Amino acid sequence: MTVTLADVAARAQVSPATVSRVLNGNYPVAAATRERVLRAVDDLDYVLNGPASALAAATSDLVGILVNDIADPFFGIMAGAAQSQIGGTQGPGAGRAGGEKLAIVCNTGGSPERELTYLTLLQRQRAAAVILTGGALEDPGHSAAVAAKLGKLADGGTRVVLCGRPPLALPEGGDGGPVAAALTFDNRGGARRLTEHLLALGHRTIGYVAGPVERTTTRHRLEGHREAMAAAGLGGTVDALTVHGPYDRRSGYDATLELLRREPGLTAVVAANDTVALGACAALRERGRSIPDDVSVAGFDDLPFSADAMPALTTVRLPLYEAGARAGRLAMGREAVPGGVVPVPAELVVRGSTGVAAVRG
Amino acid sequence: MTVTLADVAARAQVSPATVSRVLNGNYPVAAATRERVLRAVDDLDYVLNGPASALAAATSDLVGILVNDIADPFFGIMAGAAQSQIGGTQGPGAGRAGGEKLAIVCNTGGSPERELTYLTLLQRQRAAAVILTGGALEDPGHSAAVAAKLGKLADGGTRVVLCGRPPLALPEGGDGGPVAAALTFDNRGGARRLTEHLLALGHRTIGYVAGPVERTTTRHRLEGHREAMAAAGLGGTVDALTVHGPYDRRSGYDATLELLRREPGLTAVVAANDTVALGACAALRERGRSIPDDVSVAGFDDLPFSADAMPALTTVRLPLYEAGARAGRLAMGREAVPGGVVPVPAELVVRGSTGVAAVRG
DNA sequence: CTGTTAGCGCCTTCAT
DNA sequence: ATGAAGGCGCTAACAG
Repeated sequence: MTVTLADVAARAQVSPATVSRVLNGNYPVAAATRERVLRAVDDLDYVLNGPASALAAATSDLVGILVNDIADPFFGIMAGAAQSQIGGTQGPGAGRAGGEKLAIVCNTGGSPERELTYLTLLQRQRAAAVILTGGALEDPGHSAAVAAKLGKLADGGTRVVLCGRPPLALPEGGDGGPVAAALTFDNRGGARRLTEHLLALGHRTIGYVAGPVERTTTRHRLEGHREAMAAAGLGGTVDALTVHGPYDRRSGYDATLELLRREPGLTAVVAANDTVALGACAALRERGRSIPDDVSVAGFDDLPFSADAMPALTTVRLPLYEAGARAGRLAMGREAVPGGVVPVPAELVVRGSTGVAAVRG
Repeated sequence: MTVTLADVAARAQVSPATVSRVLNGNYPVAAATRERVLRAVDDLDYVLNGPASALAAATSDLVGILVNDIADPFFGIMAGAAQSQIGGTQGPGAGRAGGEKLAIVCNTGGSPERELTYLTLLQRQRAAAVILTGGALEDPGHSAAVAAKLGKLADGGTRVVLCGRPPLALPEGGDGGPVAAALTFDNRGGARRLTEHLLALGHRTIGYVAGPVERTTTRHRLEGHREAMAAAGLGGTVDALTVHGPYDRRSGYDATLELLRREPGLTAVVAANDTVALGACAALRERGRSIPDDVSVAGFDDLPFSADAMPALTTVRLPLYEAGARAGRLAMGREAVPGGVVPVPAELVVRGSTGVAAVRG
């Protein structure tokens, strides 16, 4: 029924082992023989049986990429970049080449259970590598579970790469632990510079729309903001002007309305990310505040649409594509990092949505 | 070294066959025995070997989702919705449940070669199902290659579902062919209604920023536009005011500048999708045209950010989430479609970016 | 450079 | 309801 390696071998008049060797390309085979085998493969329309191959070789060509929200370009950009370094790139003849890997992205939706489930599924598939993107939940129990899982994955030969997620807090204070490499975004520094920018423009009453609680990204960005405010002697006002919510437009809208209620004299709103910032803009406009004349607004990430908002969003640029691509290379073992940790810079991008603080009436 | 089924069997004092049966749950096992086995699984921290299982059973639990651009929310939303119906949803205990599938999204980047490569990789993995999302390339050679590949996948037991891609043109005029189900978006009808809306507002000189050539989505949307224009006796002007480009912001920007050059008296621009429309807005503003007073702009898809643009975008809403979820269910075989084809409606959404045509000076 | 020989870990009839 | 045994298709030592 389905054609196997043996069929190809028979047609090419060689042994199955030889066919395997030309297909995997990691062993010398005479050019003429290879030629014959390849022709037989084409004639028979043979397709390698992945599971059988994975079983025998005890490794598979799957690379998992975990994302919190696949509908969010923040993750889409990183995942796409990583995938570009991993699979489907070989051009003609691909599909049987040796280095060919299958990058698969798994959407956890931010749910800790699903994150663990996917990790198990990937472990079950004996994945060659796993890339975890974006912030992590800061629940001790879950962190421990993830760390344990990653440890097992690593033991099984799976390379683990973190992209935009802080290195694991290892209880036993060892080396990098199971993680081959971690790309850490400078969320704290970026957030600090962003708020400093606002302070320099004269803002003193600054609202902060934070991300979901107990997430590393949320905490780091908030800490950066707090640092800047504290340095300006405004540390005491932060808590009262901070509202938490998910990383979506709706959250920015709702939270901004709430901030306006708490402090009508607000002259600036800093959002957890660009999407949230857009929601904030909508709320402000609805309340008759013009941007940036009455209220300045800033986001984070510098997603593609941010430059197109009206006015264009002041934000902090994270090189998501570059980071994702690097993570992909790291996962493929095509690059190594001595220390294990790669800092990814965050750059302040000033655009039209922020301006000098309005004079308080 | 790594714990296997046999280890679990030994610890539970049963035969490997029994362990396999409780794990797969598709065979009666005494409650007490099952209990014992499950405990052994936990004690030993056993994880099923996916490849071995797939090899023996000749099926795998992988479901592939092909997308053209993972960084585009259009695809992210569909993929996320499909994935929500497929895997990682079982909650606690998941990871060994029977119905558990691993949804993996593969990013083709719109490249035909990569599309084929991924299809081969999926075939190699003996995927349980494959979902192809978004428009297809209209190259005869490639279409035939894809159709052939899908036929082989179907022969191998893989369920094939199309979401937002027209049903395959089958040369042999058979039934649905290898495709289990096809969700087809009403791109043509939606585009027609959109242009009719503009015509009703008095617009006569309408520029069209189309998507990449030779793509079904591009063609259908353009045809809908052309239909409406023709019905208004304006069919002759379409070609001269149509510019093609990729589905990104930059394309909308460049194409709009080009349209303005060709016809400075333009009163409306219809874009291939919302992202492109944003680029068109940027170009218009840069040229001093206000929206919608001088020029109306419309998009397509109704992505989340469209409601937040300034002014909010008039567009055509496609129920992407619902369609993706349905595709996921279809792929899981949890739902069947008699005819094989499911039409997905497209709804005109009028917002602030379109208004009555400016009086020509 | 190529063939031979064993498994890889699991599922699945067949018995019992 | 459970056990025994064969084989899924491929790879990886070893020989030669």
